[in-house]
Order: sequence, then structure tokens, then C-alpha cells
Amino acid sequence: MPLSDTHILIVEDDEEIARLVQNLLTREGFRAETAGNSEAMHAVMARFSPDLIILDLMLPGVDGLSICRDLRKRCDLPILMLTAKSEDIDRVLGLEMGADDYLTKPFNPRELLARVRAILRRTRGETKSAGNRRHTFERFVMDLDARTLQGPDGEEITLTSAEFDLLACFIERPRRVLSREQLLDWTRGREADPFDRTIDMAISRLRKKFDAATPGCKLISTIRNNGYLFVPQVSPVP
Amino acid sequence: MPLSDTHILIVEDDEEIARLVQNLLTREGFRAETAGNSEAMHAVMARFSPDLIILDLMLPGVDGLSICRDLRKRCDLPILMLTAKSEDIDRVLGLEMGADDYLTKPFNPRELLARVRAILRRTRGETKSAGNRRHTFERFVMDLDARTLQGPDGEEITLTSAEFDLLACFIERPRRVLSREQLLDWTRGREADPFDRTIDMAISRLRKKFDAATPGCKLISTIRNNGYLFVPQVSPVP
DNA sequence: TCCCGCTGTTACAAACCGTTACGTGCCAGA
DNA sequence: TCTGGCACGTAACGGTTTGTAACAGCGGGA
Repeated sequence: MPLSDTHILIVEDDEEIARLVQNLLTREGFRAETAGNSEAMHAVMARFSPDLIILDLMLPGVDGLSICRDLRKRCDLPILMLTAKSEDIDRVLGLEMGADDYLTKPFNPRELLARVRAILRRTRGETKSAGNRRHTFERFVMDLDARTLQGPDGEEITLTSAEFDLLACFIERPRRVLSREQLLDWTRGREADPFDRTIDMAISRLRKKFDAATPGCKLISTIRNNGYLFVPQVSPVP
Repeated sequence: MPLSDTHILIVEDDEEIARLVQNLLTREGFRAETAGNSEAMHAVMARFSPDLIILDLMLPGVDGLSICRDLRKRCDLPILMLTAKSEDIDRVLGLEMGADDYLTKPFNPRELLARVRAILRRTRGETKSAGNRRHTFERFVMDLDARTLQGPDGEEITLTSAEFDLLACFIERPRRVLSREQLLDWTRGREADPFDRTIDMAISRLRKKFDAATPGCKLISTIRNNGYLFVPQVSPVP
């Protein structure tokens, strides 16, 4: 992929810094755009589809950490965090929010470039995966396009759309602990109230159907205080 | 791969720093050795086969940059460079000698650990991808991704998530004394109050389940005033 | 309009796990 | 040797989290 096709999105409220970084990257042959806050970021992402996001920790409104966690949940775009003070690194590290790298301001422009290149070098090749939309686990077959699920004996298992969406979340991210907030966001696109039991109910209903198909087989396990985990190994079906 | 099987070689002529980094890494469960110069490094590498090298830029004799270029040519061991002054970063970057990351002294211990983990995560990721970290001890099989434990007779042992997390700490660092503080930090991510008995209870409950599976077999021993030790040998399962 | 299946809410039961309390064993100092 | 204190094991208790039955509202199709 030519450099000029590499899109970098800079999320930074200080216009001067944003401009500086944009120029720097542009001069080096990248395509760079800027956004001053979370909303602008989402707007730009919709049309720009960045390959890398450079994200300031301190932002007005939704702060960088939340954005980072959020992005990390919903896609695996590489993220380079910027922090104003080196003490903040502790916060960033402590929270394990999943940035690929970080840099403290003021930074050396060469260093920024080097880190950007390093991240891109690493992540190239990982994010290719053509969309095979059929998957199998424990002798089940799930077709994400046809939205069907086949049981181990080839029988059709009818899932309601809420159930299907939930299962799809797991299938696309097997063997990862997914929080209720993530699942609610991905399946309904909304925030969780403090006492929201929506996901719990959906899980319960899904489990019941699985148990009817393969009694005693625990496919979804509960991770207390954290969420749920889809246990089986999932592999694509050609 | 258990943490304790991750070998890290520290190439650093300042013995104090070398020792400090070695302790830091060892405390976290890595195996670390040190070498003061290029020759020592090659000698250690022959028997230690490191998974990561932490390399000081300024060394007596053959300097770090040459070593780095040299290593990079002949193998692709990940390298974390240490530099004494931040101006040296320019040299490191300018020469594009291919370190995976770098850090300036004096560094924050947490930052060093974070960078080490990040590098390992990246370089593992290439070989891992199967999402299949399984270990065996005393005819038990523990699957860290599926979060399951199989007893010696192949029976499923259901662990609560607190129990599982605790056992996972031991599995990743077998045959090492782990303090209550470490265990609490790793499993709950919090500090211990002076009279915190949380870990003791978790250990007690875990022991009870082990004893139900293999009566009389002491897998976790108490090290008075220090913590707990997981006795069995742990080996990875293909 | 009615019917019916889907989905969120509520309520209660069960599981989990941190805290407290008490018993036991070990060690140091008398 | 005896004794007091400390570390540890664990039973019991209760707050919190999770599972799920029951119900209600909603919306689509007949």
C-alpha cells in the first residue's frame, strides 16, 4: 500500500499541535486529517476510514481514554496516544486501555514519525482478513450473511434477531471477555443504565437454546464483574 | 507459554541498572539474565535463548547500535533499546537500526514493564493467533483462553472466576513464591489493606476443589510470612 | 382489530466472594 | 518448658452480582 493511501486521523483539540502534526505527516507522504473532539472524530471516520489514530489524552467533552477504550472495543484500529505530562503515562498504563503506543508532549517530530511508522509496520498484514462470513464452533455452523444457525445434527436452530446479534458479537471475537456495556453497545447501539439486565436476559435465552441442542455443554461462561466469554474455538468455513 | 518461560536478556554495563531491571522483571515472573558487553551477550545467548533483548545504547567495546544492527540482520529477536540521554533518541531513530522500541534513562519501572509486555504481545501475536494457551500439571489441564480446568480423570472442574484468575497467576509463574500483594494486584488490580484476607480465602477455596479432585495432594503450599507457592511442574500443551 | 412472538423490566432465588471471628500451629523470648 | 503473639486456615455471615421466571408493552401480520 502506497504511503499516500495511508490515512491518519489526528484527534487533538489544540489546533496548533494538530496542524503541526498534520503538516509533519503530510510532508512525509501520509494523508492526515484532524478532529478536535469525539463528535468530530466520528464524523471524520465515517468518510475517511483511517488506518491509524493519533489521540490526545486530554480532550474537551469525552476524553481520550474513553475514546481509546471505545475504539479498542469496536474495532482494532491502531492508536497512538499523546499525553501532555509524563505523569499521565501512569494513568494510561495503569488503565491498560489498549493503545499501541504513546508519546509525551512536547515530542520530537522525528520520534512521532518513527512511532507512526513502527505501528504501521506492525499492524500491516494483520488487518487484512477478507470477510468470510460463515463460522463453525462445536459442530454448530453460523452464517452471518444468511443469519442462520445450524445445530450439531444439521438441524436449523431459530434464533430471534436479538439472540442472533448477540451470538454474532461472540463469534466475531471468540475467547475474549466481553462486557455487558460492549455487548449492549454492539447489539442495540445504546448505553447501559446502571441496573440494565437486558444482556443478562439475552444471554439466558441464548444459553437455553444451546442447551436444548447440546445438553450440558457450557458455551458461554460468566466472568463475574466483567462480562461473558464465548468458550469454543471458532473457525471460518470455506 | 508461561511468563516464567519468557527469557529476557539485559545487555547493560552499569551493573546497578542491570540488577535493577533484572529484579523488576524477575519479580513479575519473567526469567532475566544480564550481560555487560557484546561478548558476554553472545555467551549468554548461546545457552539462554532469549525472547527479548533489552540493550543499552552506550556500551564499552562494541556499542549498542552495532549490536542492534547485527542482531537484526541475523535473527528477528525483538529489541528494546535503552538510551541515557534523550538526544540520543535522534541517533537511534536517524539510523533506523531497527529496534522495536526504546526508552530513555531514567525510566519509570512501570513503563519498562509496559513496553516489554507490549513488545511481547506484538511478537507473540504473530505466532499465537490460535488463541490456545493450555497448560498441564499433575494430570490437570488448564485452558487459559477457554477458562476451563480439567481434572486428572478428564472431568471438568468448575472454577469461579476469582478462583480461575488466582490459579492462572500460579500457572504463569510456577514454582515461585507469590506474595499476597502480588496475587491481589494481579487478580483484582488493587492494593492490599493491612489485614486483607481475600487471597487466603481464595486459596482455601481453590485448595478445597483440588482436594476434591485429587485427595491428599498438596498443590499449593504456604510460605509463612511470604505468600504461596504452586508446587507442580507446569508444561504447555500443544 | 386481535393475536402472537419478541424483548425489556421486575422480582426473587442462587451463587459468589469479601469480611469477621475464632481455632490452630509455630516461633521467640522468658 | 511454658507462654504470648502472630500467621494462617476456614466456617459463617451478608452484601453484591448473576440467573431466570413471570409479566407487560410493543409491533407486525392476519
